[in-house]
Amino acid sequence: MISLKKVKQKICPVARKEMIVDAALEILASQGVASLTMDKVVAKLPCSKGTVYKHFSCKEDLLMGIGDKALTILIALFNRAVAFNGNSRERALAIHLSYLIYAILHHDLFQSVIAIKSPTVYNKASAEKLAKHERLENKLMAIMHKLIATAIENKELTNINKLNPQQISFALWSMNFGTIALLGEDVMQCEGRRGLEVEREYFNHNNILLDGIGWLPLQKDHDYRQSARKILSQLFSQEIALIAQSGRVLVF
Amino acid sequence: MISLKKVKQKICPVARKEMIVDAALEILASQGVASLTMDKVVAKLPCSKGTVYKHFSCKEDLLMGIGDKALTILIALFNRAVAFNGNSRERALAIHLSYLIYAILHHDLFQSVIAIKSPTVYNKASAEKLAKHERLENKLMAIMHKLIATAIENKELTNINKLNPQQISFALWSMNFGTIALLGEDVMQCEGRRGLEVEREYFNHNNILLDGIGWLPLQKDHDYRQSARKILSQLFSQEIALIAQSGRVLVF
DNA sequence: ACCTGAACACCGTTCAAGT
DNA sequence: ACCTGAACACCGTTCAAGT
Repeated sequence: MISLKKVKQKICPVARKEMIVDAALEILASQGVASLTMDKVVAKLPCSKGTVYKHFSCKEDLLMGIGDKALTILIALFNRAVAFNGNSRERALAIHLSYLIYAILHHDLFQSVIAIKSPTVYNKASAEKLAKHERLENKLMAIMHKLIATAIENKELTNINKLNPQQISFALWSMNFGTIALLGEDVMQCEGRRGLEVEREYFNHNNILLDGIGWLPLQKDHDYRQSARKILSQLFSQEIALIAQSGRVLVF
Repeated sequence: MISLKKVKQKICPVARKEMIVDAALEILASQGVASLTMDKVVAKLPCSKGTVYKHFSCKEDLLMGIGDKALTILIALFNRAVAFNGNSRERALAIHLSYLIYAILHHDLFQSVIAIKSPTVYNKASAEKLAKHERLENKLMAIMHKLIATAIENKELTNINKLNPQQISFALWSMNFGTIALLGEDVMQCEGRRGLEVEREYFNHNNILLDGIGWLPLQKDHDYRQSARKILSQLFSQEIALIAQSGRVLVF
């Protein structure tokens, strides 16, 4: 019998680590988080299971690697968004729109970051990978914290509840995350959700919440629908085009 | 060799179905959703795998059965909450507090309902079980819809955004769900979340949001902290005692 | 030293064999 | 007709054997 064994070959470890994450990402994108299998990852790779396990101590560790990639993409979007040329509330809206775009365009990555938050995953992953993920998450949140702190200083955010920037940032994140998690495409769409479109409700929730914390100008004094259109065309035309390719149009 | 085969025995199918769900529930409570295994369920049961599969076509179907139990508990809590003797915004607060209590007291059930919303589960479960689950979810949401519709009629909810009751109900649900999902006990608690307590932020978010949709009286005109205390002592003293048993105190 | 893949334990699901 | 549990396919993880 002819041996079909793969020939041993040394590759730069950093490059290989990236190859492994990329292979996992392909499976994630085409089959979803639940179908992500070490067997399938290895099948896409020019190396063996043992080698994959040298880079990632377990499946959960690999998921952390994917989550890091997700956060890196999101950080780039947030940074682009926060630079929008408008008032501070419009910049907050820009960040939120970038989060929605990310959730639609990379819904597999969005799912992977959710998965990471569950004990089954974070209890198994290595301390090193967990620390790295936390660093990235902090970097992401810092963008929002800074915008909020500045807005409070400039009296654009009246903050009637006297919450600190971290608390306000969390209120916004909870709302946005919850909306996408309950109305997103990967969620069971039962009768109770009929008539609700994630992008429209997301926009509504954003207005309600920013009014609720007293972020000026309030809805009644500003046309945020127009701001949203401006943000999308000025900052995210490329992403909107990609979303449009799947036959979907973002309307507010 | 002595045969250790279980002796065949007929049992009322309805009772057995409940026994199976209860066995699954025990595992869920002690080991979490991810550790729920058909093997473990069968081990707790006086019947075989084949019989379990006669009642539930697959693991996901069984999860739907658990989810139904979860919704039934939640519906009972909502009904108790909405009967609170106070203004309509206080009744909304009561419902939200009951949701938080449910998430803390039955966090395993909370997790199971989340799991059901993912495609891996709802795509595999039987149509019959899905329909039943949807019916229960509608029953749950109807409680909130009705309260909102009445509040709008009575001009207690000024609804400056002109959203329909379903949309408002979804805004509230998104916020509450998102807050628990991001700050709950089963979530990775990294540095960015330090200093945030789910019950305190949950209460803050609730106030911000209800102010945002103009549900009267606004925070500045009413002490909702006192309302919360009244609601908990009048309606949920039993649940609060159970939570206290695990060394936890709900403070607002 | 580094890499491979057979082997093991575990899990969901099926179905031939029992009563 | 109803129930059982061995058997199968699949998956995460390990490690003895190869180079």
